[in-house]
Amino acid sequence: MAISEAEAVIMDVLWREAPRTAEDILAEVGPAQNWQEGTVKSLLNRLLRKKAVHAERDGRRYLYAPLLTREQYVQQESKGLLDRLFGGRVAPLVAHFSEQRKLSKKDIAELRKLLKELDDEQP
Amino acid sequence: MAISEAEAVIMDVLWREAPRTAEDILAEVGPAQNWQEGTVKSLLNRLLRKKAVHAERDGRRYLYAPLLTREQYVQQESKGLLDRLFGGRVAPLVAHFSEQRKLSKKDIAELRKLLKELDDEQP
DNA sequence: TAATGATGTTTACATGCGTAAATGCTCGCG
DNA sequence: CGCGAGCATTTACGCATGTAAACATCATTA
Repeated sequence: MAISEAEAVIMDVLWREAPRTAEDILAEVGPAQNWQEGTVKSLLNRLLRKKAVHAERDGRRYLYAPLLTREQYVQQESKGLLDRLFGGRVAPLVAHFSEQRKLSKKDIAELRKLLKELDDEQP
Repeated sequence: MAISEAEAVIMDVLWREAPRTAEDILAEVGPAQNWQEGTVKSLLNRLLRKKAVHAERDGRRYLYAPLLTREQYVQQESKGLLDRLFGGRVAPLVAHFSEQRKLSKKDIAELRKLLKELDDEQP
């Protein structure tokens, strides 16, 4: 089962720092997201069921930590999109953003650097 | 309201060629997707409600054509992912695929070409 | 010890999605 | 003219999601 968008918000908090209590998570995510305590608890439980996080008892509360890594998640998500929209190839995706003028100077510079590194890697 | 994945399959058919009848669409998509007639009709109706396609009567049947363009759709989808996963910036995304060794020779060549074109464009 | 507060667990409910069956409408044929 | 074939529209149903209220549990304190 896939991680939903709301669930991913919780994961994000845990990826930034873990383990964390539900209270911590609520504090960090509640205001921005306008979520109540119950909402966060529910999401945590669904993530537990999906084996995406692990909970360890710590006295009266639980400490939650991610099981699914951010890398894994990003991998799944971006591969899905890439396959669906760009035939699984990266260049067309970048071309798309390029056409939309969505490449910043910084992006371009970094891309250039990246390509150079690839050059050096396998001469 | 967003276009769902199943709906996007229908859009894909219409983007390839339009206008088309429901029958055409079923013929093209049914076998691969294992969808019945009713399924395609439902999806078409949801797309109508979402104003993503337009239907024009043609005798006893309808001809369906996309209103939402593929460009618009790709734009929405990829921007969503980019924002959620890579802080809205393209370079980190490419770096991600690079780390995963998901850049083909061809990708690299095309990226290089793309960057060169950007160079020439604004000297 | 009984009430209170802190936590977690269960249940709920509206909405959207995937999938399709049931129903409705209309045109041409017998 | 009434009927069936061909389409479209409505309704259905189970499951995921977003959001949260209700309920359960247990330690602490009055």
